[in-house]
Formats: sequence, C-alpha cells, structure tokens
Amino acid sequence: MQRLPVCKDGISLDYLSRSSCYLFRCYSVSCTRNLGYGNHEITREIDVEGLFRACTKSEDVKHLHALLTVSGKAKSSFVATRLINMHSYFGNVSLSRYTFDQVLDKDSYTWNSMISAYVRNRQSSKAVKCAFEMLSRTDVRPDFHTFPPVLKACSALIDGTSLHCCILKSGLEWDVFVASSLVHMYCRFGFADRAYTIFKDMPFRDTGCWNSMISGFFQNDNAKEALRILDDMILEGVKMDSVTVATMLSVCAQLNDLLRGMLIHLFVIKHGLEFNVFVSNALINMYAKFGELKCVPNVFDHMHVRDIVSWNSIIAAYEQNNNPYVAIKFFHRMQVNKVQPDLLTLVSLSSCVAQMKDPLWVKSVHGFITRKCWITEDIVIGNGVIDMYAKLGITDSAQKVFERLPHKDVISWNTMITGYAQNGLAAAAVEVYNCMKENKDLKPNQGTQVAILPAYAHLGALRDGMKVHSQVLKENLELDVFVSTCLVDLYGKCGRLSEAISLFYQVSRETSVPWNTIISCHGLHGLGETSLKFFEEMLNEGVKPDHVTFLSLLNACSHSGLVDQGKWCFQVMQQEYEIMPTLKHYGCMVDMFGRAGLLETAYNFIESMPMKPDASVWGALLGACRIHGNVEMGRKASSHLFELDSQDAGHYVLLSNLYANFGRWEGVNEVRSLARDRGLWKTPGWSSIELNNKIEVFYSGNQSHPQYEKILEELGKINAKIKSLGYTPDTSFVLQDVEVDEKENILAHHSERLAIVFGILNTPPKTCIRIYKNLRSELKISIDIIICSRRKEVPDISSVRGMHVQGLAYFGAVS
DNA sequence: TTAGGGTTAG
Repeated sequence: MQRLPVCKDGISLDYLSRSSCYLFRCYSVSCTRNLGYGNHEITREIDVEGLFRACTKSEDVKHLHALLTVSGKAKSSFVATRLINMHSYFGNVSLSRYTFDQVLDKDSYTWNSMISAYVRNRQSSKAVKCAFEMLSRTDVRPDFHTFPPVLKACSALIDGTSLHCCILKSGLEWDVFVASSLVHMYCRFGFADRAYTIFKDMPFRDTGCWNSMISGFFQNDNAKEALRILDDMILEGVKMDSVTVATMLSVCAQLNDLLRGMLIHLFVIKHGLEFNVFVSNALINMYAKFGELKCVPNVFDHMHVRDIVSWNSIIAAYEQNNNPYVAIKFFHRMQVNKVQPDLLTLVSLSSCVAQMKDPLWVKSVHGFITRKCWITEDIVIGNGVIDMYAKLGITDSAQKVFERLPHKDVISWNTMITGYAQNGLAAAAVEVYNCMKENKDLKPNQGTQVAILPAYAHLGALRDGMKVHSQVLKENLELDVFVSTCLVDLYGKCGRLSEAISLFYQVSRETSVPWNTIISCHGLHGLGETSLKFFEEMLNEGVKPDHVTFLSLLNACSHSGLVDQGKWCFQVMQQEYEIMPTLKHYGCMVDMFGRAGLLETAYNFIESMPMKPDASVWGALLGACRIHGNVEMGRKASSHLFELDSQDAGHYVLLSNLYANFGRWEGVNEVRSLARDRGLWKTPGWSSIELNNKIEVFYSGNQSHPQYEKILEELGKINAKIKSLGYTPDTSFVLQDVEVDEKENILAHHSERLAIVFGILNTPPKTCIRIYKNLRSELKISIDIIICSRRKEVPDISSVRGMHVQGLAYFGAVS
C-alpha cells in the first residue's frame, strides 16, 4: 500500500477508487464468466485507467494483467506502461521487465517507466544499464523525465559523469529537475563543490533544488555550509517545505544545536507540517540524538501515518540511549501493528540484545537475519551480529560470523578486535589486528585504534601501544577524546603515570570517562590518595561522576588500604549522586574490607546486602581469607561459591591454597579431587616479556624454549646470589605437599622468574624489564621490576611504579 | 501515463 503514489500522504487508496473498485469487480466477474467463450473485450482505455486504480494488492495487478493479455491489450505501449508502473509499485520488478519486453513499439514513456521501476526497487545498476540502452537507440529520445531517476540510481560516478555528458549533448541541463538531480548525484559522491557550481549557475531554483544543495552539504559533513545555504534560501524568499525541515533537523543534530532544532519544531507546528511522516521521523531522530527521550513518544503518538522508518527510528532512539527494554516494547508494538521489520530494525534489535545480554534473544535474532539472507546483503547487519555475540561473550560464534562475511569492512575488523579485547582475550585481539594490517586494501581508522589500544594495555605491551600512539600523532587524532582516553589508559596501566597525566590534561575532560581512567590507573598502582585527589579535581571542574567513577574509586581505596575513604565514597555515591550500588560495587567493598583484614566486617557487609551476593562477592571474601589465613571463614565463603558457580576452577584453587597455607593437606586433596571430578583444571600461569617486537611467553616448568638451558643456568646463579644476600623464599606460596627443598625449587622456576632471566640475558644492563603475568590480571598492572641483584642498585621502592611486590620479593628487592 | 530533493545504521 505504502508504495502507491496515491498513498504518499497517507490517503486511503480505497477511498480514492471506490467506484473503480466496483467496476473492477464487475468486470472480473464478467470476464471469468466469459473467459471460456473468448467474447469479452475491454473497449475503452478510460476503463483500464479505473481498473488500475482499483488494484490494492499485487494479486489484483496480476489478475488484471492476465485479463489484458487475453484481450491482447497488454502489448500496447499505453497499457504496458501502466502495467510496468503498477507491478513496480508492488515490488514485482521482474514482471515490469517482462511487460516491457513484450511491447513492440516502445515510446519514451515506456522506457522512462521501466527505468523508474528499477530505481523504485533499488536496482540501480539495471536502471543505469536500461538508460544507456535507451540512449543508444535512434527511435526514442531522452527527455526531462529520463535523467532524474537515473542520476538518483547512479551507483558509480563513472556512470554519473558519462550521463552528465549525455545531458549536455541533449541540452536538458537547465531543466530544474535534471539539474537538481545532478546536484544530488555529485554530492552523493563527495563532490559538493562541483554540485555547488551547477547550483549557482541555475537560472531558476525551486525549493527542491535548494533542498538538494542543503542536504548535499550536510551529507558531506559540512553542516555549517548547509546552514548558510538555508540562510540564502530564506533571503531569496523561498519558503521551507517539509523536505527542508526534515533535512535541517538532521543538520541541527550534526551541529549539536538543540535550540535551533526546537525552533524548527515550533515552525513545524505553526505550519501544520507535524503530520508529515518524514518530518515526524526526523524529529524523533533529532531528539534521540540529543538524548531528549521525553519528547520522542510525544512526536510518535501524534503521528497519523507511521511507516517502517518511524518504527525503526523510535526503536533506535531507545536503543541508542541505553534503554533496550523500552526499545523491545516498541518492537512488540510494531509486530502487533503488523508492520514487517526490515534490515535496519534488526540492526537496532541486535544492539538491544547485546545491551540486554539475553542469550534467548540472540539465537532468534540471528536466525531471523539468516532466514532473510541479510548477512550477505548488507555489511552493517553482519557487523551488528558480530557485535551482539561479542557483547554476550560468545566470541567463537562472533568469529564464525566474521569469517563467513562475504565482504569485511574496517568496522567488521574493529568490531571483532573490540569483541576479543572486551572479553579479556587480548592476545586474540592482537592476532586479528595483525591480520587486518596485512590487508593492504584496509585503512585502520580511529575505531581501530580505540579497539586495539585497550588490548595492548591489557597485555602490558607498551611498545606496541606506542606504535599506535605514533600513528595517532601522524593522523592528528591526538585530540580525539576516545583515542586519547585509550592512550591515558595504556600509559597508566603500563606504569607510565607521568605520561598518562600529561596526556590526560591535553584531552577534553567534559565527560566522566577520562576522569574514570586516570582515577582507575592510579588506583591500580596503589596510589589511592592520588585517585581521591583526581576525584576532588573532577568535582571542582563540575564533572558529574557515574557508577564507573565510584567503581574505580572503591578499587583504588581497596588496593591502598583506605578503608575509611572507601566507606565515604560508598556513602556519597548513594546519598549525593543517587547511584544505586551494583554487585560490582559491593564486590569492591568486600574486597576492601577483606584486604584490610576486616573479615568479620566484610562478612557482615555481605549479610546486609539488599540483593543476593554473586560469585564475585563471595570470591572476594575467599581471596581475603586466603591472604589472612582464616580457614573457617574461607570454608563458609567457598560453600556459597560452589553453590553459585560450581564451574569456576579459580574458586577451588583459592580454597585449596588456603588449606595448603596451613598445611592441611587432607583439605587440599579433598578440594582438588572435587575439582577434578567436575572436570575443572587450574588455568596454567604464564608470564610474558616483550623483546625486539616479539612477545615471549613462559610457563612454569616448560622446557621447550630454545634458551631454556641458558635461562636455567643464569637463574641458578641469581638464586644463589640473592640467597647469600639474605633472601629467604616464602614457601607458603607453594601449595603442594612436598619437602621444603622441592618447594624452593618450584618457587625458583615460576614463570615470571623465567621471563625475568630471559630479559636479563637478552638486554643490556640498566634496561627496565617489564613482565606481564596472566594470573594477577585482577590487579591489571604491568610489573616493573628492577633487577637489583644484578645491577647492584637498591631500588627506591616509591619510584618503582606498577611494582609487583611478590615479583620483587623473589629477587630480594624487598626484605 | 513517466521525474528530482527528505527520515533510520555499527
């Protein structure tokens, strides 16, 4: 229905053609009766006109087509042209072509209609091909109607410029429709200046032409110039119409000018344009971009006619403002209204599912998209599905969809890299990034940098991260707030806090995100006081903290033993900023009390929680029990943990370690066999070091490294040396029931030691050696270790940022 | 009879 021109403004087709409808029904009945005798005939063309108007669905046209074929009328150019149009309105473009091919005396109307039929059904290349076929003929001439639709359809500029030549030859370039279409086409290919030259020289400009130029500048990211053209338009006394208004609403969104947008909304109401479906859709989009969700349902509910774009817009409005549940409600309403979702509906829907993290929705959404074959049709939806799987943590499905994409663009790669990085699989993210760099047709962009930098930060791969930094500087992206925040995070996590701070002060600090980053990385390195100072500065600059800010602060307090300050943060968050604590906030509090040895307080705190504590909360308590050696409390925490999440090997390891510390080996064996029965094994610990652009990974006891013998020899020497300096190994870290000698041996061959020695062997003296260890990832710190035993320097501990205390203890740096 | 310019995307 919506495709029919009479429905353009939402007027019912039935209303317009009630009389014709009656005629069509009578005619059909009489034809069906007479078909066997072959004595019926449509006599007057005016009857055909009425019959076409009576067609309300695809079947009507097919029926009428059959009748006209029987009567021999379908081949006449007059009737065929209408059939071509009617079939194309209902999306049956192949039937349009069939009708077209049957006509012997094709006139310009027939050709123009066929071209428009292709354009109407988005078959651009066929439209252009058909136009060139027409131009090559001598029996028909192109006219004012020929070029506008073809220019709209030009899928490559080469077609556009050759068509421009044809237009010049035919002398049609001053027709206002033709020239406007040229303006539109050149703008579409990014040649706004060329379009403007044509526009300027036009002897007469109608509103449509001004609209083409305004939208042209807007689409070329030049909203300011679009605004200037609008001013010129008003100066020349040309009135804004619904198209101008719809375009200008998008321009306001791009210019970040809500006030102007609202003034246009007033204009819309004053001039009765609010019932135009395009204008209302544009209003919804504008308010959504400004996050003004209050205005959105008002506009939507007042619409008389809603099309698929209206539904998509309101769904996207809530989806983009992190309100997936309301978005889904509108999706259900759309289904109740029997509006079929299209590709863009599903793009928004997959993002909603990603936000809701609802595994039940994932399969039905992916299944629906697959049935429609949309993944092969459009890259955006493929990227959406990858993102959906990645956000739910199902990275292997994301990878499968990614591999099967027929064409991958930069965003597909960025989405895959981000997907791995955000699921803690930084090494996989780096692998994808390296593959991407091998593809010479792809140019990594700002999104790529934002995707890979957190992965490097997570791995502690400072050198690789710095390479990205140099790329950022080359491309003048250092002022981009997303990129620079990632760089602050990278330098911060890798212990280069002074660099992080100087970068931080170069960034725009209007939102909480850069503040959260700088607070968090100081917290990670045990500089909780500094984190609190940054928080104070943030408040002084008038930036509103969010739940992440408080998470970073609580983490900082926890790592620095600032219990009172942590309690203060927890209180301020709720009372002053009305942020309800989540499980993560509770987890941080428990961790903070636990680390400070306040195990009873931590336990009581859990008991007082208004929600059911999850595995991370009990895990924090268990971790604290392990540090402070409280077996009884540890058992309590474990029983809750095993009940909540019996599949996480880490919980078993923690409890087993706790028993081991007290020499309660029967407890150790019990827990270990429990874990084995459930098919759980401890994640092997590994350490890595970056050397000569290569990351070397070491596992404890792994003898496969080519330098293993050399490393072992050097390690023996160092161990002997530090022992002679008075270092006693803390064998309580060895959680196996073996003799003390053997415990020392195990300790001496921990993966981080192997990596450090490899570093010593392969770098010149006084080089800073940076080790990354996977099992301490909850601290997310890189380990700066100064090897004092070899360098004969006593490190000033306060200057060694990002120091891994346990690592330093190994080599006697702290006694 | 046939035509241009507008709204939704990661």
